[in-house]
Amino acid sequence: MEKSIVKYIKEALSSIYSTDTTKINVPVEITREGIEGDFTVVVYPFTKFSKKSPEDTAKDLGVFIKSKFEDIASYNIIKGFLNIRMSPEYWINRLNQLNYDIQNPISQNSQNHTMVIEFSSPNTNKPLHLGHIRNNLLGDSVSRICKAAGIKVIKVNLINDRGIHICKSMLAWIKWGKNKTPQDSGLKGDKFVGDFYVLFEKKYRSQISELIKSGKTEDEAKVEAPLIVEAHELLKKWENGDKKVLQIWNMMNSWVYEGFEETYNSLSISFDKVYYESQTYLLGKDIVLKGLSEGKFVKDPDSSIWIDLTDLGMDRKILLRKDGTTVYMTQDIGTAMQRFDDFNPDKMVYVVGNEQDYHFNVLKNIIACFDKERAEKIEHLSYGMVELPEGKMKSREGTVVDADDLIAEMVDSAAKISEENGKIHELAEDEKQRIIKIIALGALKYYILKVDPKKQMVFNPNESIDFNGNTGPFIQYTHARICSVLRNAEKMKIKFNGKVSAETNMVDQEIELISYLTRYNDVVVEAAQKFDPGMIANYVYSLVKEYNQYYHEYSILKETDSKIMQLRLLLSRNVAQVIKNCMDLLGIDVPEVM
RNA sequence: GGUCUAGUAGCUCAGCUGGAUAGAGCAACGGCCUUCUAAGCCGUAGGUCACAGGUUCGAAUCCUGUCUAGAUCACCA
Repeated sequence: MEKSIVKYIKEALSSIYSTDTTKINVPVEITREGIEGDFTVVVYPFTKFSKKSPEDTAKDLGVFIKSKFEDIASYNIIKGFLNIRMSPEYWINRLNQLNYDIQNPISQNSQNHTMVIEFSSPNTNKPLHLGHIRNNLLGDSVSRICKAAGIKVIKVNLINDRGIHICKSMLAWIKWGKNKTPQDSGLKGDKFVGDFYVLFEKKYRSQISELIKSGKTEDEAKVEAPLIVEAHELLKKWENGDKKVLQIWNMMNSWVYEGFEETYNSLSISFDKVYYESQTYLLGKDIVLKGLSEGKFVKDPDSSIWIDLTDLGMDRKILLRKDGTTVYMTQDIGTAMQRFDDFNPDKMVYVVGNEQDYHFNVLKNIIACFDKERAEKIEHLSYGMVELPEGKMKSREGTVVDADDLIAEMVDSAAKISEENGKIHELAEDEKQRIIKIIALGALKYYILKVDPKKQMVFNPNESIDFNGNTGPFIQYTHARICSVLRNAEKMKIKFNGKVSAETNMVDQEIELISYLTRYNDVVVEAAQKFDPGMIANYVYSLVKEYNQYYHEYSILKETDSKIMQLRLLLSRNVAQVIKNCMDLLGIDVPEVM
C-alpha cells in the first residue's frame, strides 16, 4: 500500500503519543467510493495508546500530517476513519514517475531466489483436456508472475512415460493396431495413442464381466483377465530392457510428443527442462532402498517396502511393490531429489490438482526423512478441479472436453464476432487470423485464470466463454482502443512529450486512474507470493473498467487545453502499458487492432 | 469413519492478514453511436454472505458446532 502514508502516520504516532511504532501495523486503505479522500487510515487500533476517542485520535493525526507534510492536501474524519486527500502535485509526480516503474517492474524486490516449478505433467495415454488446460495455464502464468517479481524461474515438465498404463496402450496397438501410424489414420499422435488406451480399457472390461459371469469375484476377475496379465508381462519386459518392446514404446511415445507439442504451441507454453519418469524411477528406487537400509522404512514379510506415517496422523504408504517394481511415489521421490541436485532451488513448486493433496503431504514427509531443508522447500500449488455444469468430466460418458477441440471452437467464435464487430476487415488474411487467435486464446485463458486457483470452478462449454463483460477480449479491446487513439494523435501530428506539467488541472477520475496504475507493482508482488494469477486478472479488469468510464466521459484528442491533453495521452499510454504487462503475466497477447 | 477444501444475487465469480452502505460480469428490463474503436458507457431490478452460537467498538472475513457438496485415506498414476 501507500508507503509514504504509513510513514507519515508512524511519525505522527510517535511524536504525539510517544509510542514505539516499529511493531505497529498502520492499516491504510483506498478510500471507498462516495467519500472524499484518496487514502483512509483506520484509527481504531490506535485508541489503545492514544487513550482518546477514535474521532479525537483521528483529529490529532490529521492535524499533524496536514501541517507537517505538503503531500497532504486535506483530510476529513468519519467515525474512526481518517480520510486523506493528497495534493495534485503528489499525483502528477507519481504519474511522471510511472513511466519508469512500469517499464522496469519490481527489480527492487529480487532476492536472487531460484524456483523450480513443475506443471503440465501429462500421461502419454491421455490427450490433453480441460483439466490440463487449467494446469498448464496456471503453471505458465505463475511462472511469469514470479519472474516479474524478480525470482529466477525454471519451468519443468515431467512426462509420465512408463508404467502399467503405458503398457496397456502398447498392448492394444500390438494386438489390434495392424501396424497403423497416426499419419495413416489422419489423427494427431496423442489422440491416436489415446484411442488405443481406450480400446484396451473397453476390451479389458468386457473380459472382466465375462469372468464374473463364470463365477469369479470382481477382484479376482480384475487380476486374472488375460489382457491385464499380458500387460503386466509387457511391463516386466520393458523394465528388463527388451529391445522389441522398447522400440515400439519409443515409436508410440514420439507420436504422442508430436501431438503434445502442437497443443503446447497453440497455448504458447514452453518448458526449460523436460524430465521423463522412465529416466528417474530407478533413482527413486535406489533412494528407497537406501532409506530401508538406514532404518527409515520398513519391509513387510511379502518384501514390499513401506513408510509408516501413523505417528503424524497419516497412514502407511507403499514405496516399492513386493515384486520390486516402483509406484508413483517412488518416482516422485527420485525426480524431486534429481531436481534439487540439478538446480539447488530455494523453492520447488508442483502445480498439481487438489486430489493429490495427500500424496504431496506424504512426499514432503518422505523427503524430510532424508533432508529436512529440502522438504521445506517443496510447495504444492494445489488447484481445484474444473467441472462441467453436469458435474465431473467422465471419460466413460464421453463428457471430457478435449483441449484441441476447445481451442478450435474458441477460434471459430472469435472469428465470427470479429467479422461482425471488429475493425480487422482491411487487414491481410494471415494478420486477421493471427488476431482472431489472440482473441480466442485471450478469452479462454482469462476465463480460467481469473478464478482463484484453489477454488473448484465450473466450466460451461456452451455459455461460459463470452467476449463481453469481465473477459479477456474486453480487456484486449480497451488496449486496441487506446492504441487507436494514440495512432490518431500521431496522425494529427500532436506532439506527445510524455511528461505532465505540475500545474495541470485534474479531475477525480484522473487521480483515480493514477492511483490504480501505481498499485501495479504491489499487485504483482502479492500475486507472486500467493501464486494467484486471479489477482492480476481482477486488478487489470478494474483498471480497464475505470478507464472505459473515463474514456467515455472525456475526449482526449478534442481537448483544447494542451496541458490536459498531455495528461490524458500519458494516462492512456500508461493504462495501455499496464494492460499489456498484466495480460502478459497471464500469458495473453494484446492486439493493437481488433 | 478420519483428514482436507469449499458454500456470497437465477448463473459464473470478486471481496477473506476483521473496518464505513457486501461488489462485478452474464442472463432480464430501459436508455446512449453525424463526436477519439458500441467487444463500449449509463440506468432499473436482483442478497437472511448455508445455519446456529462465540470473540469485539466492529464479523461475509477469526473461533466452535451443525448441515450440504467435493476430494482423499490403492501393491492406479
